[in-house]
Amino acid sequence: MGQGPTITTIAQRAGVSIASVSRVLNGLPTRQETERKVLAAAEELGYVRNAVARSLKSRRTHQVAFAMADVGNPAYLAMLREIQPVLKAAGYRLVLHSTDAVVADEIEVLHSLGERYVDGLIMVPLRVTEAHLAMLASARAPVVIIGSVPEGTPVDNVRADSRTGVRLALDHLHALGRRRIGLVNGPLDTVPGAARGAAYREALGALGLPYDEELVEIGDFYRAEGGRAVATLLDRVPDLDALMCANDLIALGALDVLRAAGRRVPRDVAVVGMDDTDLAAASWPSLSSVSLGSAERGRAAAELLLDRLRHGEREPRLVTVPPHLVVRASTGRAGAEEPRGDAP
Amino acid sequence: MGQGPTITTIAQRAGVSIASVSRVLNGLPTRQETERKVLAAAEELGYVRNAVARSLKSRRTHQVAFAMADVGNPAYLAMLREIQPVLKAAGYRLVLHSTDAVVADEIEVLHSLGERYVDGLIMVPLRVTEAHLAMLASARAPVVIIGSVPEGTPVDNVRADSRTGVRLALDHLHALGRRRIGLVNGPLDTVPGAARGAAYREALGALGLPYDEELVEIGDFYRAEGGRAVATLLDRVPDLDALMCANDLIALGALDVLRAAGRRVPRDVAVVGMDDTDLAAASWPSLSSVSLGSAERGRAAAELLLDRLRHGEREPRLVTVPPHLVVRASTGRAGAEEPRGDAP
DNA sequence: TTGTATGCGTTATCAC
DNA sequence: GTGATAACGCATACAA
Repeated sequence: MGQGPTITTIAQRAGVSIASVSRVLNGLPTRQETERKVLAAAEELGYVRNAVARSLKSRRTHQVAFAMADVGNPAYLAMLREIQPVLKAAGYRLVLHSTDAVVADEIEVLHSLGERYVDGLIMVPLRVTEAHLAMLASARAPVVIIGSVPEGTPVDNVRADSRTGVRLALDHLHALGRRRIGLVNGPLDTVPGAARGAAYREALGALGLPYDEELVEIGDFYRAEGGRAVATLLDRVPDLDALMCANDLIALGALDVLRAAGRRVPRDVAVVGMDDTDLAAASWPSLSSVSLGSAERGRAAAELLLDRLRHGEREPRLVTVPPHLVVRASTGRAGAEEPRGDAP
Repeated sequence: MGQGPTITTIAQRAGVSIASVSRVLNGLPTRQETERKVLAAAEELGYVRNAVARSLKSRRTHQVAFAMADVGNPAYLAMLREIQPVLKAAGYRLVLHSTDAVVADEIEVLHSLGERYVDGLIMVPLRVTEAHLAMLASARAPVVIIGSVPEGTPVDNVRADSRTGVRLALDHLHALGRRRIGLVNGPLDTVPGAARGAAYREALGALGLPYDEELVEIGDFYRAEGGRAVATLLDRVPDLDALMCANDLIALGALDVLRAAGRRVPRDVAVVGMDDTDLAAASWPSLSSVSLGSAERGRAAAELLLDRLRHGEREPRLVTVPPHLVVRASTGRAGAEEPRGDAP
């Protein structure tokens, strides 16, 4: 774990100048003999290029940051799984930032772009505040936002279409004959929370169903709190016959609570989740879920960023990924699920 | 997205030397007046310290790498979730490497330590080859290995105790009266595969049960292939009454296949997974699983690395995290699980 | 083709 | 306390 050889070390060993060493190492034209000596010396010394010095000179770090609220959330994880190989293939390392949904942390990540330790950033902000927009306007490196930013913001933008997504779910529930469809949402001041809340209201309207405040309950985006929200909702609206949950974790919480309350799924209450994570397929009953294309969004974001890094300035782009509904047992397609356990 | 101000820019603006700027920025003693001018100029210009130049000078990047086979694997994810905040709190960024279980990629990661873009590395190798050991012996930065390395390898080492873990599971199954206990394992040339295979054999011996080759089937560590392995095993050993699976994904595959085969879980076949991931709690029947302490191992690894980064050279340390068994419905504690769905 | 010298942005060591 | 100036390791314009 010593100091490690530099091009100076090699130059001495090979009896040439550091310039020649650098040239050989970069494949620039050199005499055979020089090349041989340099490569031999480099090999003997176990030379490895210093990425930091190289970055300082070249002004490129070959690193890209990915910032999201929480690595534990399967939706972000799905993005990460797509982003990582795309960047790796292009020769970029991935720096991971977990902001714990703290706005100040997100701002700090944007600010830190000024430190130039990455060439670009992919961010999934939970909220987009004025502070975000101000930082984005003066960002010191290319940024791709997964989420929605106002038109004119100078960043590439990848959006889900949760409006259509919620619509798909509600159409499905309506077609199954459900009329008292509750919404279990996350905080309304988050991007997904606001979008899903508005979409729910709109989709009800399109179906000719009344919007009833009582049917909406707000918690956060996690299983335990989601379950609590469902419990509250069940107390208030006993004749509920379906639940639209703002993500799969909330939906799992809903299954917990419905079971505890003796409500059968889907016979008494049909449940739809959102994000179509791995958990949806593993749960019982398996969970119908609206896929918002997390993986596709991740890939699109990575590709937009790489394009920007390769081609420099250009007009900001907007990519919208279409959603689709994955129907499983929790909305009760007959025969969709066989019994798997033999618990009483 | 322009060039961005440097200390030189600030020095000009404030009418002082770059040395003074640097001093102020680093909190070294300066005259009030100088400090004021410098800070004012820095503020106006929106100065942010260049991390690359700083790293070149200081020989510290404040970055740490975490390398594992696959971000999608919940066990690695559990480690990541613990490692990330520990590093963040200590002022380190996290660089993520996904090696797809390719040995050459792991070696490459070790090699790349020579580039000095990180101060240290936490790695979860799937196999530990001679090449690994050679690279570890000459690693250019502190390394913590999660897994097992031979004594004398100059790295900190965090181990799970899968031997005890498998023993816990088999004791449990034995206590439930199961005697034909199959093993569904991953490749034997991987660290976990080899360890779990040996532990299974040993635990059977301790219970006075014969080791029967027919009861062992090898696949990989994923759900689909795990299911296929189980199918093969069921064909070969129809009177099987329990399955020890080398991880939760395999166990989920087992549940799939058992259901399709009309075997009830746990009545006909009890199933135990390993790693105790989120999926275990979400599945149906919920999955009994041996926790090997992924989260604890992640945290221990991060803390070992930080300690090493802070205190420099010292004797390599070994930390072993004890396992525990989480009993759920798939091993049929009566009443452990209520019916949650109403599928036929 | 090769070597010398300069700069990338900081920090740190000197004299003053 | 402050200002020149020298590294850190590499790439490159320019001179030889």
